[in-house]
Amino acid sequence: MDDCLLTVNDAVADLAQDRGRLGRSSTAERVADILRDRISEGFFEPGQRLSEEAISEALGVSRNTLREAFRLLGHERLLDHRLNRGVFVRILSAEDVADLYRVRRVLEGAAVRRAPSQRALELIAEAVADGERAAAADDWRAVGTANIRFHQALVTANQSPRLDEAMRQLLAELRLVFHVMANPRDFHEPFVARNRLLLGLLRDGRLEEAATFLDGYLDEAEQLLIRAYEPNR
Amino acid sequence: MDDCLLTVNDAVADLAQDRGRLGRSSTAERVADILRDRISEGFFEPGQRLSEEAISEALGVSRNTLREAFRLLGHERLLDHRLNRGVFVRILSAEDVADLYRVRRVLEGAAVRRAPSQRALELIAEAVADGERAAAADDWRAVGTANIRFHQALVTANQSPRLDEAMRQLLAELRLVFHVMANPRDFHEPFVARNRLLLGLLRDGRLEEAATFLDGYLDEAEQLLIRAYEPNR
DNA sequence: AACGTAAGGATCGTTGAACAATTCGACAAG
DNA sequence: CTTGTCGAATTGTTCAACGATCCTTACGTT
Repeated sequence: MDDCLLTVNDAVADLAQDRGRLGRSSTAERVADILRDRISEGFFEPGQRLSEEAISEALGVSRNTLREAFRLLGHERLLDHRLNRGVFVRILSAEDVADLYRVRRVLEGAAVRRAPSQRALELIAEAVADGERAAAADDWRAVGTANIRFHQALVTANQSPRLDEAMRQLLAELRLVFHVMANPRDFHEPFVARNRLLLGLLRDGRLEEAATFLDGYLDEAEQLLIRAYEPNR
Repeated sequence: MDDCLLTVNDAVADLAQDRGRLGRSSTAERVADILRDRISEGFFEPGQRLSEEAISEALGVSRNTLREAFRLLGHERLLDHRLNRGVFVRILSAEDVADLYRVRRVLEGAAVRRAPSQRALELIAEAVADGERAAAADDWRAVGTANIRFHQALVTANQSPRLDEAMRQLLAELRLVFHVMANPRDFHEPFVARNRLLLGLLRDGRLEEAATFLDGYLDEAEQLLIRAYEPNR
């Protein structure tokens, strides 16, 4: 009887993980989810104005609800809210991109310098493998998302929910500018092998080497991005 | 005539700096400012429910506008928004506090490992001096705010607007729990001298020493806070 | 005593309409 | 070419209303 209770308790404890999904469904948040997806897939282009009337009608929600969704995305820096002028899909300046990479160096650098947990290593390894598979299949869009998962997984080594969340937001913001890459292959290909290499360094516990390697990695990614981006401002 | 035009253009260019102040005043944001202040000064206590009806009436704004303000503060993690139940002043768990200090170690640690700019050193030195003055005057509340300014200034060494903003939010969140300290002196006093010490290490360029010193510093602050906090959960 | 159900009240979620405030472009006057 | 002025379009904000959800209380069942 005792062990029976124990397993029940264990099952109940597992359930607690799903608690997050419970409350999470107001109309405004669902609208925000939709818009976030549309923005990160490039359906809405940076600089484009999002009309309250048009979108509220298209989605079948009231203007007030839509405005709540706009607020949410504004706080995620995906939308630019200009008073009395409306909301616009954010346009990142070159300075913004530089700042995003500064933050990445801090977040990912700190993660790499920590001994990553077994669980973190698994997540990282998965992302590496996915990227390699996608590259072999010439699916460079998939390589991009695998790459994002790779860096997100890196940050989980910090064991901090808040840093995970910050990284999620940061990557969403970066997606705003990924679309300027005319040829995604040129941007993603160089990093497939490096991800594998970095994973190796982490597994071997060569953390300082991993950190310097990562710095160079991020420097180059930033350069590539800025070069492709700067011209059309 | 040419140089006349030049100076006019220069003056106009300077004006562009103030552009930020223009759009920054919707009613919802001003309401959010008020509530944020009230929360961080402890007027609203953690766990307290903020009634839409009562507050919208008290502030003379509509429920819709107030809800927009609530969303803003929810995103800053100062309010807890539970669907169909209302918004509550956030209650930080001990795990939250631990996470906040994890983030601080990353943000402040990265800042310290960088050679801080002259400007950053000045800001840090000012905060140190303010803290010492306030301590001499037995004004422990002022010591607390000076201490916050000290750590905020530390992070500016990262030269990243986004990290500055993240630190601002983090400290606002931490203020939610500072109020549990019955005796602010016990909490702030030990750190006045350490701030001075850390400043010295930074000035001398002994960055690695500064980093390890800071880690110990944050460990102890976290311990003090958790010990005072854990009992009354 | 523990649990399921039901009813009522309070509060939130969302809507639709309305009006004021603001922006923006066009066009005329200097 | 610059400077007013006007009007259309859009946003900012308010208000009232109704359905949905949650909490409490009470009641009855097992």
